[in-house]
Amino acid sequence: MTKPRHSSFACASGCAVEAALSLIDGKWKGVILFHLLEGTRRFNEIRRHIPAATPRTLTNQLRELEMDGLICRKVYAEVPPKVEYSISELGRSLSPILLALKQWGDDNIERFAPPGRIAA
Amino acid sequence: MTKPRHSSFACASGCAVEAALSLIDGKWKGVILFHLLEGTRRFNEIRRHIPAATPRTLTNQLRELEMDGLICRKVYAEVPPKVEYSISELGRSLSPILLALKQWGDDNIERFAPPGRIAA
DNA sequence: CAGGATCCTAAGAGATACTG
DNA sequence: CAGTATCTCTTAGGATCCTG
Repeated sequence: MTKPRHSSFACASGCAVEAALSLIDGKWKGVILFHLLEGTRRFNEIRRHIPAATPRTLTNQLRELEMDGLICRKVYAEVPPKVEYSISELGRSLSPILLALKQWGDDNIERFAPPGRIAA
Repeated sequence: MTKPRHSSFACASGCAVEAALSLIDGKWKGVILFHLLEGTRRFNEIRRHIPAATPRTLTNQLRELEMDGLICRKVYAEVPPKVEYSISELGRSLSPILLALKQWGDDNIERFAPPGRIAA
C-alpha cells in the first residue's frame, strides 16, 4: 500500500479514465473526499462520519489520498495530538466527478437499494 | 463475484457516491464502458482494445457490468459464435461521470505520468 | 487524540490450458 | 469465436491490541 499505485499510463484513451478512477478507488475515499469538500476535519471527526471503517483502514485511505496529493494533512505538534485533514486544490478539482457520482447515485439509488429501505 | 456486490447503502450522503463508484470499480470497467460508449463491440474486439486483460478477467468484468445493468449482452445462437456487447440506457447515463473522469485524467495526466513519457 | 503493529480472510485478477 | 476451468498470488481491508 506504499507502492506506485498507478504504474504505467502509457496507453490510450480509456486510461485517463482509469487513472482518475484509481485515485478515488478505495472503499472509503469517495466519502472521505466528499466530507472534506465541506471543510477541514480531524481524524476522529472523519471516523465518526464513517463508523464502519476501522482506524487502520481510515489511516490507509487518508495516506493514499495524501500521497496522491488530493488532501493535506496538517499535524499540530502539540499535546494532545491534533491532526487536520483538508482537501487540496487538486482534490477540489475532482469535485465535478464527485458531484456527478453523487448525482447519479441519488438518481438511481432505488436500483440497488436493499428492498425494505426507501419504501417509496 | 456473483454475490451482492453493493450490499447495504442504507447510509448517508457519501454513500450515493460509493454506490455509483462500486459500479465502475473494477480494473477494466472504465475502459470497457468507454469503448462501448462509442459503439457495439464483440468480445474479441474488446480484448484487442485491452490486451493486458486476460479473457477470464474480461469475462468477469463484462458479467458484472451486465449484472449491474450497465451493458447488454446479445448472443447470436449460431456458429461461429457471436456475442455483441452494447451499452444500455443505464450505462449511457453514466457518461457524464465517464467524461468527467476522462477530462480530469487528461488534464492531470502529467502528474502521474511515468517520467520519460510526455516530455513536456 | 491519532494512529502503529500484527494477524487474517476474502476477493480481484493473472497464467495457462481446454471446449461447445 | 467466445468463452470455461483451475490454480495461485497479491492486496484491500477488517479485527484486535498497543503507544507517543
